Amino acid sequence: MQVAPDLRVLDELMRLMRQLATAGDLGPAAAMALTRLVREGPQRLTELATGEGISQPGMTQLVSRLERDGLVRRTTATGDRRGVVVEVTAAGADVVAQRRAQRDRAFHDLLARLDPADQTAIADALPALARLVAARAATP
Amino acid sequence: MQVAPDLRVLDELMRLMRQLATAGDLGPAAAMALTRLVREGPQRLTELATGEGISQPGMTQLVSRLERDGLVRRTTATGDRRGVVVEVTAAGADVVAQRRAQRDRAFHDLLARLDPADQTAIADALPALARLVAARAATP
DNA sequence: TATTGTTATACTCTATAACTATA
DNA sequence: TATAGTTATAGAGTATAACAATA
Repeated sequence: MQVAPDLRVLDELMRLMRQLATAGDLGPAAAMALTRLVREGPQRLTELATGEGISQPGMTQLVSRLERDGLVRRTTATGDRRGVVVEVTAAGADVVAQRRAQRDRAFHDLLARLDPADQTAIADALPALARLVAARAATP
Repeated sequence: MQVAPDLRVLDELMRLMRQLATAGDLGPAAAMALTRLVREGPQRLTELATGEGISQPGMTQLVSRLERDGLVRRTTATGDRRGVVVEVTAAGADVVAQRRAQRDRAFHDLLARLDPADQTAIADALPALARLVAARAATP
């Protein structure tokens, strides 16, 4: 069995990740939801709330703010007039692309300052972390 | 030069980390500040605000909420009666210890479900990530 | 009756501007 | 005058409870 790793570094990493992308002046919740809509395409409001792990009323308000800022659009679901489908606008997609470029560039610049061994260690860990996250999703 | 790693996994990792510790029913900002006070000891309100990367008024309010909940205590700085020193109470230290134990246990359980190679990759990346975060702090 | 979404209300978290007390 | 902190105000982000519309 391995020694328990010191996870405090992950707190600092989270703070760092939040600061690397600033385009569109989005808060973390807005950025995450918008990114999901770009990645997964238009979807029901409830589906989006579940995916982001927030309540349905919380998502109603988040979508309202995004809509007010012109980043998403609400449409009525075909076949069920209760349903709301949320989709990204061109402006929204643009903001996501800019933020992703900002973050990739900033992260790359930080990586470049490390030893090659550290760079490799981090690159190798990302797929493993993806499987860790997936393991969590598999057992809610 | 390395290929740009896919950083989207770090978004999911952040969401995961927030959910692993629930003791004391603290929000993220309260948990981070309290943890810093345990790790670094009593300190000036301004110092705490700078360390956490939030404004002085923001920290005044955060400390007020923590004080209301009995997790920290305000004292007057010796030698400068304008200054406020914030320190953790026994209850506050207890909550931090419980949260850390919760998170370590949950993370360990998730790790245990991965291949040994993935476990090693993650353990090896943590010190490298610590240096990445330090590189950021070195150039504000 | 059950599902989808919104509205109402409250709390955390954060910022900027204006203020108070001390140095 | 400059520094340390607080108060006032506003907005994002989140929750639960109550409601409306549709299925």
